[in-house]
Amino acid sequence: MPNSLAAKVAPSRRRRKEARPAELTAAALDVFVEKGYAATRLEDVAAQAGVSKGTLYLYFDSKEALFKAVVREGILPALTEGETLVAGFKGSSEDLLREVIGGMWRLIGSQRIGGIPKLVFAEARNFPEIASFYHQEVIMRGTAMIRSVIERGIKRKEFRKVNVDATVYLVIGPVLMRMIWRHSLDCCLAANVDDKAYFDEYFAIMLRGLWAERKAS
Amino acid sequence: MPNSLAAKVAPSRRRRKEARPAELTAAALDVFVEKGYAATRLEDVAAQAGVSKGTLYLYFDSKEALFKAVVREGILPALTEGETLVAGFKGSSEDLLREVIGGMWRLIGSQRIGGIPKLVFAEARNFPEIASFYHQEVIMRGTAMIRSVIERGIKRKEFRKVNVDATVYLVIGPVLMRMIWRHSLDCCLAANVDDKAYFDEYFAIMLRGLWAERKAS
Amino acid sequence: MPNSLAAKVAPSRRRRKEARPAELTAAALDVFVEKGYAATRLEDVAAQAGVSKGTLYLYFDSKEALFKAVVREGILPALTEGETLVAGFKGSSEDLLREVIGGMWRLIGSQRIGGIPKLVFAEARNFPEIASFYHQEVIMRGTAMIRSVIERGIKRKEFRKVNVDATVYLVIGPVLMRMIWRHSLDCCLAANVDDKAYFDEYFAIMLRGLWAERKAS
Amino acid sequence: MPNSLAAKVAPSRRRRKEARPAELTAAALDVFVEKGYAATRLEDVAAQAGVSKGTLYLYFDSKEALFKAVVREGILPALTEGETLVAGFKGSSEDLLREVIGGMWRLIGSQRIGGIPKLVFAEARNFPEIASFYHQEVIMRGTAMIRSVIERGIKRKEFRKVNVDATVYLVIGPVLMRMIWRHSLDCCLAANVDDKAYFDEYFAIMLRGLWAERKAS
DNA sequence: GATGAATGAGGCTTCATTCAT
DNA sequence: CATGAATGAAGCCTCATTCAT
Repeated sequence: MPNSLAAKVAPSRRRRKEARPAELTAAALDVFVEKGYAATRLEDVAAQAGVSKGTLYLYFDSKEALFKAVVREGILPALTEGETLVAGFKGSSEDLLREVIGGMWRLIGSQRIGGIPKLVFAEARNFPEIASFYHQEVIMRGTAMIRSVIERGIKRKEFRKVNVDATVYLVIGPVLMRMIWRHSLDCCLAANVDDKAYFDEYFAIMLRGLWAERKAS
Repeated sequence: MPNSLAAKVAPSRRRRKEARPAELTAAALDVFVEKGYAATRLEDVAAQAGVSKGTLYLYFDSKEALFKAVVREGILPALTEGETLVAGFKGSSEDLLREVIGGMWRLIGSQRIGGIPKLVFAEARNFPEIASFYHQEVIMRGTAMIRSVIERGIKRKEFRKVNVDATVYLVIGPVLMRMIWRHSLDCCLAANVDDKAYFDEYFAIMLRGLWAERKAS
Repeated sequence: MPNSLAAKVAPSRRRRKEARPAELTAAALDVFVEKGYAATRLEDVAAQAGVSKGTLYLYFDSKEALFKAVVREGILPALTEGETLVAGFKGSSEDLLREVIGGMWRLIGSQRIGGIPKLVFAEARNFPEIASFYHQEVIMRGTAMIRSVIERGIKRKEFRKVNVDATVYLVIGPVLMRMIWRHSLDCCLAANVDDKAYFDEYFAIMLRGLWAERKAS
Repeated sequence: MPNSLAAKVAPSRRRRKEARPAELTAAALDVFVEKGYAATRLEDVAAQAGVSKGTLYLYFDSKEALFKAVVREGILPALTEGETLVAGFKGSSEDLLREVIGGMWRLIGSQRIGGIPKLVFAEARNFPEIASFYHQEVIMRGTAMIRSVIERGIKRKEFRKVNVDATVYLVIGPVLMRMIWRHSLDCCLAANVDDKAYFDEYFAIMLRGLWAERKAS
């Protein structure tokens, strides 16, 4: 078999070996999000990845380990990307919020990994370890990011003196909710929600809700 | 077990017989919410209800039927109660919104049935029939209720001319999110969210977000 | 179905429930002895017992638990029977040894449970817990029985002052070996060893080997 | 790995190539004896031999073929050595017996290949072919050797006119039993049997059991 | 009606074997 | 020759469902 051709239809053994875990978690993500943890059959994951059932066990010790890897690897890169975005921002806090929430949706919510929150919320009680990990590594970091935006806005008198603890959850809530919805009820129904209108109105309401009083004039 | 003793620890036979299905769905709700559909074992449900496994089949044809009954019976009564509340309301739309959302939390969110949304969102793709039913009977009716409140506010010039379709979801989103959170991550973690502060800030933000412009002065 | 008939072809549910564990271990013994632990499929055990695979799990937590039960329950009753036999013996030590070894062969070696030693010796290293149990409960008690016979013979000057520790193993060794052989090589070959001749010669040699010097005249 | 380095830690390529099968069966022997046939994973054998799993298949067609090779190659050389020892013996039959049994223990029983009898007895029913081979090539030759010693003793009036068929098994039984014991229960327990005392007493008993009557005076 | 013993289909997991590199 | 990634058949175990009592 000529290498030049083989390289396209079947990557070299060594390359595949390195790429495999990511291929497998990607396939697993699809199936886990579609079926939920328990209803996911490893056979389906394998089929989705185009490998045999046994191959999964070359890279992951168990179904649980695969699930954890999906959650871990799925969300962290996007989160990091988001954090760097926030760190260097110069403009108004309103624009920053738009950037952060918009980015969260573009980078996570509207992507395949946007299915992870549904998974995590659904399975948290069965996998306390995952719940704990997700809380520490994703929720805490995510809320810290939002918190810094809100506190920035308050400090710069752009935002009201809101209860920051609560507001953080109110700000990300609709984003998470949209992700969850998108991967559950939306899938079964003809009439879906219009994401554009949803987020436009989200910003309209949320910013009015946050603006310092004088701003409203 | 002698009847004389049983009579003391349990309601009379006749009463039990009629109450059985409700006792069973109540027990099932607990377990379904804790474990999710697939990870719930009927043996656990039976144990929780204090009956034998076989007894479940006297009242429900299958695990799926039991699940559907849990979803159906769990949420509808509370919803009806909410609808009557809205219909006869006289005060301001702001107060109505407070009443509706507050009632939704008091009657549903903070109760055991508040676990159902998590269940439904988690299992919607596995049970299209449930998703469809829930969409029709709960989401549609619930959003219609919210919609009527928003449209009432707009008509009375209390609220801005928001995009109603989107706003409906933005209004119930944080409530649903809070229910879901309460039955997943909150269960595994020490530090929970303060519901009082959460809803206080919810109303502060949401109402500022909805108020017609002049109101802000 | 008339009870009188049913009682013969299908014992009442309650009776079976109590008898089941013994039926299952009996079936399991057969298959374990024939195949060894690892090569035994629970499906075969179930088939041998005339039940379904799942039924095994109503009575035993796992294959390992079943195996342990087979070893435990198989050998102890016979051992106890042997001990009582020894305790009340009155005659010569030679006759006692004949009685003990003969009984060991009649009650254990030539029965189905005679397959257990092969099992235990084969699997000891995979099941240290079983090895330990078997050592404590069977080997120790069995050797103690033999030891008491030998010490009785020495005290009564019927036997030489042998090294008791070693002799104990030399006395039971040929019996165990016969059991093991019977359940392994004997099964695959046409020409078997004649048990009668084997034990006649065993006593001839062993007793000459044990007798005090003067006896030989 | 550069050859120059490999040359220092391992024999030259040519040597290894020839020695490979023996290295592999040696490694396999260790693992088979420890785990038993079924519980032995070829991966463990490969690791023990310091090669990859695939390499085993360059030298042996299958796990079963490897097992057979282990049994075949393990015991035959030692047996041949024993036979030549017997053939040329000049002294008394008692001394010959001591030599043969002592040699059997020194050359086989106390060596790694002493684990083979346990293996064979454990797996005989699963591998009739091995049972048959072992019976023919090892048991028959071994018993023939013992038989010739006993018949020599009888012919020379050193031994009683025992039942030779049975006596042969009684003579090798304690040796085999010791081998089996050494590789099973002994491995799991602190207090082992003293081989020296065991064989001293073995000879004491066995020879008294075999001696012609007059000898006992 | 109520029970719980029994069933057996189905999923996770292991591992002997193959084969491209 | 040697490797080790990949395969897939096979076995343990679970649990929804049935049914005799």
